[in-house]
Amino acid sequence: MKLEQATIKDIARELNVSSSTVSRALKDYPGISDETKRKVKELAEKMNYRPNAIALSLRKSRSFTIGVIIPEVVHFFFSTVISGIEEVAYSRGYKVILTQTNEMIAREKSSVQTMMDNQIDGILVSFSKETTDFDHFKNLLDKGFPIVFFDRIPNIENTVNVVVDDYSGAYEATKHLLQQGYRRIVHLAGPSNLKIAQERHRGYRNALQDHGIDYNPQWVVECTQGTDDEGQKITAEILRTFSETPDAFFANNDMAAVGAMLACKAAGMRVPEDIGIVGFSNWQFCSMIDPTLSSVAQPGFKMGATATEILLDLVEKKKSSEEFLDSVMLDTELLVRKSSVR
Amino acid sequence: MKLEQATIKDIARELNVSSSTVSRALKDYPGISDETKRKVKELAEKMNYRPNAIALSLRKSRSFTIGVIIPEVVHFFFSTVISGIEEVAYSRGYKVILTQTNEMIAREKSSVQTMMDNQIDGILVSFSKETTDFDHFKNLLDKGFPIVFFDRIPNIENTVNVVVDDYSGAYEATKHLLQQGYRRIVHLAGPSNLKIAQERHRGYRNALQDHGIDYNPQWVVECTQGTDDEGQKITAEILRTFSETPDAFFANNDMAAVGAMLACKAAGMRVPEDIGIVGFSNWQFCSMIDPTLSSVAQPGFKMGATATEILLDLVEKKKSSEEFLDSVMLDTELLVRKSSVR
DNA sequence: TTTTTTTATGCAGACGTTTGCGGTATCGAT
DNA sequence: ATCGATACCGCAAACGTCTGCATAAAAAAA
Repeated sequence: MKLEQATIKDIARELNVSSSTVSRALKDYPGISDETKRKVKELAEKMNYRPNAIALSLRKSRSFTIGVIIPEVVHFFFSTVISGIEEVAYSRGYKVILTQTNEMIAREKSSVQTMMDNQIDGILVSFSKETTDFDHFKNLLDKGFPIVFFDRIPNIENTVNVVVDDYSGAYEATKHLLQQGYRRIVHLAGPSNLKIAQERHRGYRNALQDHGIDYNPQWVVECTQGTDDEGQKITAEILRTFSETPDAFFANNDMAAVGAMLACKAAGMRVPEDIGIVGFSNWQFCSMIDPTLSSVAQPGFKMGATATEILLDLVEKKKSSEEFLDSVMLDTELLVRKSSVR
Repeated sequence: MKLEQATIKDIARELNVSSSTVSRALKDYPGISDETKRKVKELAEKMNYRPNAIALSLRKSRSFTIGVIIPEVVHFFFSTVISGIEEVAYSRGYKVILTQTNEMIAREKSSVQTMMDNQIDGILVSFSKETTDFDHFKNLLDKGFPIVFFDRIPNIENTVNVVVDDYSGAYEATKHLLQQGYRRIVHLAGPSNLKIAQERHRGYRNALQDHGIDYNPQWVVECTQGTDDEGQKITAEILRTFSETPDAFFANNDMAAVGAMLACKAAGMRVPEDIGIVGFSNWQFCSMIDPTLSSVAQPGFKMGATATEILLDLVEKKKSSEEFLDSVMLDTELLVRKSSVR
């Protein structure tokens, strides 16, 4: 698409000076007379001149663009993260190129490649559930390329990570259920290869133990999908087969929690009287369902914003990655609603 | 960031041939001996050569990138649209650069500019609520630059638009309420400068008239924000002040519908017995709240996918924009749930 | 052998910028 | 009059790729 945008050369030709002069005049370099500067700037304005970002990228080997790799766009938490990313990137003059992996490592790899081909300045990534081997990131990290991991972080050395405090979120949620008198708490867990799921699991477990309740691994059921359908099926199954009926569910995410709630209602149980339920992520619908769902809020926007600030500081070498090698951890907040208060 | 990626020049030097030869060999141009091609390709493979997309963009005046301008990322409908866009773009070898305007026209304009500076191949836009003047798009359209509008479409000539059939969605929703015996139906409308809001309003109005009910403009209340809070406040106000109490709400969006539902419950009314409610967009929570909320489903993913297919066909000149000047309209579907069935 | 054709490659310039290094006036000082 | 300074400005190369044109060598035709 040729849009015949005015270039520095056009201005130079018109004014009978060289492109170097125009370039310098536009940027107020020393050694250009005020008169020339004035004329150049006037004409540039008049011709609606805008620097060609592509040419700049080629020249400078950088693009003022960051890449975002995310499992799924249609996910409340991630969409808030994206929003935070976009906000900070925009305000600092960067563009955002976005890809979703749909949880497939093949797409993750090819996206990284494409981004590198485009001289991207840095990337923000929350990897796919399939990703267990991190060579495609390790390569870049070794060369000092700026990468910030958020939410889902890898198990390798020297990475810069931004996470929410999943552990204490889960701990608080479980503690809250215990304080409300629930004793037989099932944990609907996430995929066990994800650190966030591990942390939440650990929070659940420690809270139980700290309150003198035996931890029973059979009461931890993995929900790999994290959909309400899955949560519903699994919960129904649990209610049908467990010899001892649970009196509470702490779910790895809100969708699963809703599924559990629906299954419990369908089984004729009352929430919160018979069953307490707490979810994770604080999706918008938590305050809209009946009973309203208690949930652990993750600061998605803040996570996106923080990760981006850090990434751009690395890109611009305002800071070095050593300063961030301990994961940056953002506070979670347990929002107690009706589903867990009897 | 210098990542010393191998370039065509490196290959050329190593093999003692010119860069032209390497370039041609890699692309199987005629006039290169099989022997040379083999050697070039082998070395390219070995050196992990990847063409520099930026250099290509500069050379070809195009970037294999499309821009997406959207009011808000954190919005269920838009996130599904983005997903559809990303999916199609990826499969056709394009990158997506994303910006949200937060409903501000200033950001919309600056984003368009930035994208143009980056030799973007085309843009997909759903403009902000503030946007009433379309010069920043008109300019580009006049030069034949590919733009596809989706969801929110402008009131100017010769644009390519992808919309959902808001009119019949609203018509069906209203008809459904009437068939259920509701008679005093309030419409919680959207911002009247948005065509989608106008269309939904028109569907509501025509359905009433076709069923012999007088249309009363006072029963149409504008919700500019489209949040549940706003819906709740406005509904409470309506219940308090209207001399004749409504028996149903048809809302321009689900958030407002939920607000209405909460306000009605708070006022001691039963849904659906005393009040029928239908929303618009079919957010995920519709099936999770109590009672489940009837809503008009918009095919967001499909809209994103369709708009992108069309845009890329324009970019690649497989089709001309004349072929799409009538808006492409995607079907909506009324999903009847409990909130509107007595 | 000479000429023509074919085959295989290289040169150079372009895309739009930036920037190190020189170059040419101009001017004041010697 | 000569010499340095100083102030302005241009040349050219570079970023990595593509491509029209020329060219050289080899093969085929005369």
